[in-house]
Amino acid sequence: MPELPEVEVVRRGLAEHVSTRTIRSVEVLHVRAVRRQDGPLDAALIGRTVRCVSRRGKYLWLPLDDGTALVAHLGMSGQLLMQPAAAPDEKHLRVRIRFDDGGRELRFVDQRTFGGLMTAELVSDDRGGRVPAEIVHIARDPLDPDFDDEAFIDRLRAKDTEIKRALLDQALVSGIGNIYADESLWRSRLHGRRATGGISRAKASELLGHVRDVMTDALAQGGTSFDALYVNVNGESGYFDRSLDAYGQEGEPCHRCGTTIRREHFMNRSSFFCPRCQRP
DNA sequence: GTTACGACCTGCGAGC
DNA sequence: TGCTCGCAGGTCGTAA
Repeated sequence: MPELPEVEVVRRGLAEHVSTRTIRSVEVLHVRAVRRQDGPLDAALIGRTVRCVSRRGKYLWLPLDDGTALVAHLGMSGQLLMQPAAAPDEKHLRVRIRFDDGGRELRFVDQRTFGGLMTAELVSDDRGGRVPAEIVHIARDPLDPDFDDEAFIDRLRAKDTEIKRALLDQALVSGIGNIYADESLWRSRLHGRRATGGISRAKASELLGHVRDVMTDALAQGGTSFDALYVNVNGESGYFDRSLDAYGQEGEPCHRCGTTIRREHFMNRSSFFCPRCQRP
C-alpha cells in the first residue's frame, strides 16, 4: 500500500533518472493500466521531454515540455522501476517507456492493477502552482510547505464523520492511507471511530503533528514494505514496517501500555488499535 | 453539498 | 493435490 512516504521515495528516485530525458517509445501491455487515459498514451508522450518529477499526496506526475504531464498513481501494488533495456520483463509489467538516449527504461509494474498512468493538462492551483487537471480535487499533503494547518483543523472539525474516515479523505488531506492513519491515531491515543466534531482544536493539532512525524520517520527509513510489492525505483524495500506500533500488530502487546492490540473491520479494511489507549 | 458504500483486481494462504 | 473462499485496500461512481 504505497502511501505518501513510499511515493516520495519513488519520486526522488525517478527525479534522478528521468529529468531532461526525451521519450522515444511507449508500450502498453495492459489496457487497465491506462484506463483513465483519454486517447492513445504513446501519441501523447513520444517526442516529449520530461522536465522534473512532482508529487501531491499519493499522485506523481512528470511535467512535460508541452505543458502537459504524465500522471501516475501506484494504487495498491504499483511500482515505477528504472531498468536496463536488457533486463527481463517483470511478470506484471503493464507499461514500458523508452528514452531516446537508450539508457534505463521506465517500467510501470502493477500486480493488482489498481494503479495507472495517464496524461493531463497542467492547470494553476490555489497558490499559483501547476498541477494536473485530473487531480486538482486532491488536497495538499501534510509535508507540503503550503499546507494550511488551521484550515485543515477547521475543515476536520466541521465534518460530520469519524476521524479515521476523515484522515483517509484525500480531498481533506492527502497522502494518508490505512497504515499511517492507524499509526497516527495510535500515537494520538484516538480511536478511529471518534466523531470529528468532538475533537478539540488542540487534539486535532496534535494529531496533525503525529501524522507528520510518522510520515517523516517512515520516509527516513525508505518507507514501509511488507513484501516485494513496495519498492523504490531500484527494486529495494524500506524498513519502516519494523517500527510500526499499531498496523498489523494484532495480538501483540501495545508498545505503550502492554494491552493486546486489536483489529476491527472498518470501511471495508482492517483497523488496528489499542483498546486501552484508544477508547472509542 | 456531503456522506457512505460497492465495484474494481490479483496473488496468497487457510481450510476442506 | 487441487479447489474454493476470504483477505489485502485506494479511488471512483453512484445512491441516499
